[in-house]
Amino acid sequence: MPIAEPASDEGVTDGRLLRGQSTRKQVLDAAERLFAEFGFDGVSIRQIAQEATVPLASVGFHGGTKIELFKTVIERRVNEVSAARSEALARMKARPQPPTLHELVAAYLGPYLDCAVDDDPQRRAYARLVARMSDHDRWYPTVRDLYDPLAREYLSAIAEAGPAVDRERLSAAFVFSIAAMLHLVSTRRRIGGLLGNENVDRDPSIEAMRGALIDFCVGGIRGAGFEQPNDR
Amino acid sequence: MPIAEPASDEGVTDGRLLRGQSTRKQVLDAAERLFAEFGFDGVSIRQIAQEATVPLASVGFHGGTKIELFKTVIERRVNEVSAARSEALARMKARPQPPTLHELVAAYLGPYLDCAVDDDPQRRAYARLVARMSDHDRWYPTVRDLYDPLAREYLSAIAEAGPAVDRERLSAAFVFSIAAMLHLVSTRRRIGGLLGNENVDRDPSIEAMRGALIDFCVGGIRGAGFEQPNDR
DNA sequence: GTCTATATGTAGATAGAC
DNA sequence: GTCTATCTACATATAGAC
Repeated sequence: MPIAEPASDEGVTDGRLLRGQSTRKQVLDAAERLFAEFGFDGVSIRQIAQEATVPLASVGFHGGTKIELFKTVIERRVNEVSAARSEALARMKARPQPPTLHELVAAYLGPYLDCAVDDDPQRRAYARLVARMSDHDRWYPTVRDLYDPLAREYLSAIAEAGPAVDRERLSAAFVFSIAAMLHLVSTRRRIGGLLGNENVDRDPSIEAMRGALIDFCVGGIRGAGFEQPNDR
Repeated sequence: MPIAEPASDEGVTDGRLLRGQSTRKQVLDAAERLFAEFGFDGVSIRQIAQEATVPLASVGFHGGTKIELFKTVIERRVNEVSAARSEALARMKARPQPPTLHELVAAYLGPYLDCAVDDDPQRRAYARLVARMSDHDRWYPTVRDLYDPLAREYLSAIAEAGPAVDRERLSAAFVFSIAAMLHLVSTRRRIGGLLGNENVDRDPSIEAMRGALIDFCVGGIRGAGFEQPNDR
């Protein structure tokens, strides 16, 4: 099963390669949008071909099997988020003062939220796609390989900045924070729904909830320690 | 499309009705297990029939269309969780002392976590199924109808017991708490993975993480208010 | 209520002409 | 690199004999 690599630069600009690159991008973009909205099993390769306005066979040619296409879409942008997180962590570590818990949480959640509210709808689709796959054991091996190494670095930094607590509870609190972040990107409908806005279609925006999310996660990580009394 | 109702009591115990009830239960149980593990789009009616060891047509007869079957499975147990939550809230309200935030969070999360660790694997499957569908706008109308009315009552009680904060932030904090709860039931792999236990298959149990989850949510809801400084 | 048989459409994947 | 045509398997759903 031949999967097209990013067309090799043979010094050729004869239109074939250019068209190939363009088709490949159309396929990956369409897959990104559809997987984000309907999930892996909710999308057919035929739908992707139609969305990309390319023939069915082009999806297979540029994307390989369905599962290979999915992983390619996920991997394509991973560095856009990870680079921002990594640089922010490096900057904080290079300072004289150690980073605070609030700074660390904001630095980890921020780049992903930025992606989720980007002007480019294609990047927004990627954020929703990541949210959609992060809840299932099925995709954990992929999530682990792509996102866990950097998450471990943040966890270590949080352990120094956060409350005294055993490592497993802290890891859980960090994962709960990520779950809240992903949920916010997946859907805001319930936040409005619980307020009685069911008939209204205006859900709160991600941007409006960013501060609430970060404060929630910081408070939660603090709460996972033993600093505050468990009131009764 | 005829969907079998819970067999009417015509004073008959001639074996047909008994067998029908048994077949119906087998179909719903098999659907519950498979939907929980693979999601709505990841399961075929043929798989359900095979898992239930009934002929293909029996699934349609007892469950209707695929989507009707899914909703039936969801609705079947909703009261098992909601009744426990509702009774706990009523007990707290009947007391002289008002409930604390910690009590309210524990009372809301507890019955669902109990379901997720029940001795009956069928109830555990239900808990995972609920976790799996709660992240997607697609199923929000169903979630809203079944779970939001009681969640609103809890939100009101939390508003009285929790920090002074605008209602939308508080609703967000409660929804984040629910997201963390659902994530814990969906998967614990990442909690262990971030600790470097990747090669180990032993993830922390839900029961072991129950306290960490509740403390995280209580701290998070407090943090969503303005009680604690945002350190810098 | 049960179950075989089947109607009707779609799935993922690829061969082979251009 | 593109795209038509097609292979094989599987999907949902139901008719109709028992």
